[in-house]
Amino acid sequence: MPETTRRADRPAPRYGSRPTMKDVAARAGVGLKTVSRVVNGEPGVTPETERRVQEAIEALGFRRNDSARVLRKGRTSSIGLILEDLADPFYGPLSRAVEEVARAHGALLINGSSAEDPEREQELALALCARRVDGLVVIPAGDDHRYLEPEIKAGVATVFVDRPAGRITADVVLSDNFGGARDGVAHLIAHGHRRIGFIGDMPRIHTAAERLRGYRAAMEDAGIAVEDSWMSLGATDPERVRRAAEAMLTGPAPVTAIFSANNRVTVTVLRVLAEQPRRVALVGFDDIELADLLRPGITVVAQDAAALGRTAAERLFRQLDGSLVAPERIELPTRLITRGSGELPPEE
Amino acid sequence: MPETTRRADRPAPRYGSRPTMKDVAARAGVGLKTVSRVVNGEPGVTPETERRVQEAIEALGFRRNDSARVLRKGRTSSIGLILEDLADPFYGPLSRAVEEVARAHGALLINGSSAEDPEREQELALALCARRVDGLVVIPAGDDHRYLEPEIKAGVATVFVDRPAGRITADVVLSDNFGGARDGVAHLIAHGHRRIGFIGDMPRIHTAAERLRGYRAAMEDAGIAVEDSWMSLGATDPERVRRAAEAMLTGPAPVTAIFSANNRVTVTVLRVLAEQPRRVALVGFDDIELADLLRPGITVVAQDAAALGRTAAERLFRQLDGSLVAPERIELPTRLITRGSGELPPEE
DNA sequence: CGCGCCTATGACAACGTTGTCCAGGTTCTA
DNA sequence: TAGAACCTGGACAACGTTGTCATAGGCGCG
Repeated sequence: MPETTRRADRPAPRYGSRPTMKDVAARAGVGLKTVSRVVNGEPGVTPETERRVQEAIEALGFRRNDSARVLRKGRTSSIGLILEDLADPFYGPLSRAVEEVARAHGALLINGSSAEDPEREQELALALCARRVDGLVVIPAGDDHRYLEPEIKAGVATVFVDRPAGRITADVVLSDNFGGARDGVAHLIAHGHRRIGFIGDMPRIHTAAERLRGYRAAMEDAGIAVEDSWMSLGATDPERVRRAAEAMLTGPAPVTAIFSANNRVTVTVLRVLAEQPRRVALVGFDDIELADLLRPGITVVAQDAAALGRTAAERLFRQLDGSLVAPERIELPTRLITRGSGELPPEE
Repeated sequence: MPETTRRADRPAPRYGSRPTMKDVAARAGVGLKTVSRVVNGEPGVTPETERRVQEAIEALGFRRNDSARVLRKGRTSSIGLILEDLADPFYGPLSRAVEEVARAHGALLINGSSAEDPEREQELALALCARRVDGLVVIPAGDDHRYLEPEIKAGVATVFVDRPAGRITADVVLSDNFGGARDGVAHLIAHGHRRIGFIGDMPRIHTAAERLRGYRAAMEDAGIAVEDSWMSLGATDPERVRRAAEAMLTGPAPVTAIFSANNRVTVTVLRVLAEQPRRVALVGFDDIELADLLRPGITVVAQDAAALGRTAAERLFRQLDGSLVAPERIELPTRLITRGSGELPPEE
């Protein structure tokens, strides 16, 4: 067995190199395929042979090279998640939920933050496709996803979350943004408010547009004519939100209540309201940690980020099972949680 | 050119298959390597040839298979991050910071949550190594990382964050948990407190142990004998923390101040304190969103999660550059932010 | 006792890419 | 004008794994 001997007598692998199945096979004095069988738990290996192989694996510190495996098998057992910003408390739980589902299916999760930049979203998505992720969960930043068409055709499972896909048909899991916002605003109206402000994100973002639509619907249902100065749509950086809030709280007919259309906006609005002499009612979209400990507690329209992620991921894996056919649009309900700030009466 | 013709006349690839460089080459009527050159922007291709290749790529929807590339090149341009729970607001920014650094180096980030389970941490780490990530940023759950030795030897760059590695030497980036806790507790003492409670995580977690050590040091510096009933160490689920807090707030000599040793604990302690008739001072480790809006504002010892992540990731890539030799232990300072809750006087 | 079948094992090709090396053609120089 | 230097492009092997198929024993049965 000169081949085996030569191999076994080799100097230790240099720093940076790794043993392969071939090395293990040589050391154990068996064939390459037998090692593969042991590593993959395939049947047809004598316990004695298996022991020898295991020993060699142990001794060499062998670890299967999944790149080669992927190349051969075509499946990577990994999925990609593209979201806006992992540092946003809304996306942490969502990401975690996706990860849990992936884990249950033996897959790893690759995260990417688009920073709300459509180009970066596309770049990320295509990079993930080049890695041959089995599927993609996308919280879209852009509104044109035709660039994904070849990928989807090639078999990359795709689910959009939080916002719908643009210009392609695909599975989508959303919160009921319209209904939630409408209920939240209606709640303010029910407590006597008529001059209600709306501060939201850029209208090109689907959730922002839907929530605005909900606001308008609630106002219309109550027969209230909305004034332009009550609405502010744009970036949600603290400076802009602060200016917007201050503007609608002053002037000839200031608002008596504000509907803030996402968690980042709510936080800034809270800071502004804390400085105001009069009590202004507030309902926020998205729940916020500690919202119950503030005085008054913050009334919110809560969406279940984890459920969004879980639902999307499960759907993704059902696509991969092949047990799914037509793309669907799933809408998860929101929940109004009253804690005080939304029940304050109007105060001039 | 019969070969080219045969290829080009093929039926459209079936669903799930993908064009390869070979297909592109056939369609463009050039050699395989020429396509590779175009795809990688290598020199030595006529503009005219390049145009033809680009056209074929476009027409076929070709995307390079990175698995094959990785197999050939040995580098995956991806790094792994293992943390405890992505849904924890402390880890979101940390993960995001790591991602930004990775992105700057053209690498993708694969996240995994260990759920504070050492086995799961190991399982994840080894799975990532099997994928041949170039490096690993680990927030350890376990205290024995010898399982990583072969990987590190094989060239996987490794940096530990937030908690040190166990039983191996490796780069570590930490917050000054000891100093931060000591300062926080000293702050309470400076405001007249002597019976100060400490509620922290399981002492097997390094940060928890260090913060406890800081508490003890501050108390000893002030000549205060600590009573066992003032300290609670264990899981940080709300139920346990609540019981612990309630216990130290009642009895013959209740504490007049509490030092809560992480963000999760702080949140629960706040809820308990809100129900108490008397004012109890509080300093928390970790900053908390909205801490400034509560009345009183919450005084905290803040650590910079993003800086931790950034520092660790930068160090990782310097390992990969080869510009690093000896493992180092880096400690980042914490910052005491006074907002009111830590400045309350003792109240019997 | 011989035949066929079953089991354990190994040889070999293939996955899609990149690095090496060589061939053929063009341009410049002596 | 011949030869050298250069430039473009392609053939081929290799990366480490898995699927296919072949082979060599061992065993039961007629």
